[in-house]
Amino acid sequence: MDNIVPGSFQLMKKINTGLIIDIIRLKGPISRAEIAKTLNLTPATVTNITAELINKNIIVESDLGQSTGGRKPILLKINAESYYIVSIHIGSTGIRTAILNMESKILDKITVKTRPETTYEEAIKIIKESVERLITQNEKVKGKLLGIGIAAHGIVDTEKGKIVFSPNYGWKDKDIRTDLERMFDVPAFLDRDVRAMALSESWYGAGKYVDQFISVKIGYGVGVALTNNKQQIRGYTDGFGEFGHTKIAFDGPLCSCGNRGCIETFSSEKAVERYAAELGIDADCMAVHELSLNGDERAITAINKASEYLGLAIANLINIFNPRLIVLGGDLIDINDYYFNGAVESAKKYALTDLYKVCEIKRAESKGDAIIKGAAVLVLENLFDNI
Amino acid sequence: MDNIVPGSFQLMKKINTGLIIDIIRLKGPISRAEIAKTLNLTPATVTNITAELINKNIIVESDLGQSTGGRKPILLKINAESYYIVSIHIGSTGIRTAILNMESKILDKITVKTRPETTYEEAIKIIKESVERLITQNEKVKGKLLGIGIAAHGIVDTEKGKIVFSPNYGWKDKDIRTDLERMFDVPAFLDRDVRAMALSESWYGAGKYVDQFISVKIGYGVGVALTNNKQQIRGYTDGFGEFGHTKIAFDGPLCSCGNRGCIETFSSEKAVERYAAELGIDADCMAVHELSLNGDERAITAINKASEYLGLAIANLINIFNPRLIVLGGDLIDINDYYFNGAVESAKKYALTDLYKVCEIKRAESKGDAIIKGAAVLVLENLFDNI
DNA sequence: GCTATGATTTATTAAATAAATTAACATTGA
DNA sequence: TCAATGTTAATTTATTTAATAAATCATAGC
Repeated sequence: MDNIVPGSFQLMKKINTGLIIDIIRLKGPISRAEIAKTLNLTPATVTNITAELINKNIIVESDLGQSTGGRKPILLKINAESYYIVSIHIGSTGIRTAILNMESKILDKITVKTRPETTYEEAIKIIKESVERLITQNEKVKGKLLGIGIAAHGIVDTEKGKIVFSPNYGWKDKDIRTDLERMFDVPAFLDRDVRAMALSESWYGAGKYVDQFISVKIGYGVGVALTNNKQQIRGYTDGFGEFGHTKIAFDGPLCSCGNRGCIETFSSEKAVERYAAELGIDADCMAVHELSLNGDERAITAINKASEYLGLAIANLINIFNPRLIVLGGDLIDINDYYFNGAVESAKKYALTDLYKVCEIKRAESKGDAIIKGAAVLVLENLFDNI
Repeated sequence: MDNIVPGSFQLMKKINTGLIIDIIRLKGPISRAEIAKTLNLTPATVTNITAELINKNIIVESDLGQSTGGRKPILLKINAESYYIVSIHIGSTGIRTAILNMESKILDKITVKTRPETTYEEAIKIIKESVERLITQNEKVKGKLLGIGIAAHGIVDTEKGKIVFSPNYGWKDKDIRTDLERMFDVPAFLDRDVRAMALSESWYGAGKYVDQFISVKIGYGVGVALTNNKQQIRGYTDGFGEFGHTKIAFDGPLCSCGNRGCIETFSSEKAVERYAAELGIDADCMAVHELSLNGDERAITAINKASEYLGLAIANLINIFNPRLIVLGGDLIDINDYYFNGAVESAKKYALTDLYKVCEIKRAESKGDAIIKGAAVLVLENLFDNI
């Protein structure tokens, strides 16, 4: 309840500027007249605000639109190449680094595999080399770097920009924001992977025109995000979404959290590997996926089993949140139909009918790139919020 | 994404008016100068807005405060007796009707028992007679009725003001808002019981100074509400919070929803009755409660068992939402310590430690009156939103 | 009397709306 | 074919709203 922002002229302008940027992002190229109509603003106000945005290089005038019996509309769009963003995804099996433009289009990217033993210092070195190579390979980026967006799995402290705990590598309390800001001399922003995914869907994917939706990221863990009016719901200590540790059984395999019955142990990629192992397949998740594609019955059974539980977990989300949309993301979900379809079917079975039938369940639109694009949005969000 | 409200002078004023009313509600009696300081508004703005509110009879000048070396501050407070509100709670075992003032203080109330066979028409008759008696008994209310707030269990359509489905009575699609508006010729507002409870806590209880909190109402069913910046999160079709039908087991007793494993079947008052029956006690929940107070071991065991599962369910909420506060309400929670304490203990056991330790779990402050007070807030909210 | 605090008044300012104006077209009819 | 007319888009100018800033009035303590 601190930081009270009362109504003021600045707030008024900020609201309208935000709305105008949003509509240009979502529906651009678009004319000033149409902006005015859809936002219930006067043409004069739109002219004034767009003039400032053009001045600040955020948007540009592009082509002329079709006339419908009068002057041709001048279409406005985001100035995609005014600045560039470096985006980093620290996943459990690799670090992906990319350069994106202002529309979060990926210009170039590098993926480096990691091992569970990879230290934080090694990871920083990987990032440094990747970014330097990307900048060298893309001349036009030089001197036009707007900022760095970082998405990491595990627990992060968004405000302080620290990785609190990274389960796959065992890193604790790493001040990655400061490290990268010093390295590249631009502002950096950190959030957890599932929230980056949610942001990407909210800005560019299925969540574009939806007030409220749920994102679920299934990897070795299972995390969720709730996006409400383009805002992430964060909880009290930034810990919203530890869905993988909610219980769907009174016993079960021991979870990393020390308890039993966690969703994570029944339905994650880790669970797929366990089920496969029980059936005699000693392989990682991607290998099980390959086998399932080749018709290996044991692999299919393992994946189906995990997807059944995942569906039950999704049903729980539907019953709690009554969402209009659930977006699923993660390596296996992205590419394996047994897993995705199985989960959807199972969700139908366990959710309340009235709530299930109004809820769309989709894959993340940009699939493997969703998180990297979302990390870029972390930077854009900050820019657009502070105009 | 319709109904876009751009920044405008009206919005600016509405924001500030809302902030000022809120602060007078929360911290009143309070002087204009202090309002200005806490809200970062200029004294002149506060003078202007408070003048209008005084003019509209929403607030009044009360006593003079202590001087700290200058002119004595004129304290402002809500005009508690300017209007009155009728509040109705349709619970599973009775209908409670009350008259409240503008501070949601209950002036008078009537409770009428119901049976599962009670028809909607009978219920409306009960309400009619109760309200008429309340008005007769409280002369000053005459002609000063602001509106009617209705809280009902089951599924409601807030926008249309309809009871969609009332599981305990079997009512379907009853247009209670229209019925009551015609009967008393004032506006009526409907919401589900747990949201009324959440509103009450948000305005007058533990949620007063908290940005975000969870409310859980345990009766024959289990519902939750998420309050975010004084706003209820409603989901897509107003169905947020069907927590009682989330699964915590792969089997279990058949639930009213047609599935097995629902929280409701393990931890609600209905579950307490079932566990008691299994131990040879054939009694309703309140009777089991009485027995437990008299030291009946079987009753205590039954309650403890339900509370253990309830705690697991609460742990799931903690893991998902990372709340700062969870408010528990419902007949048995209100009065039975085995149930409440057992649930808190069990939540500690099953929740992630980092998230549990920042979360307070409390009983609803106004206990049995929480819902009736919250129903009044439905009316107040509408008034304060439309000044 | 002086100084500090609370509340109000008056003047100013920011940023919206309203209305008029300019720009650039399409349509129509002689 | 092209001038007249009507439309739509964008901008300019005047006005309005509701904020802030600064001065003033009202009380108080010392």
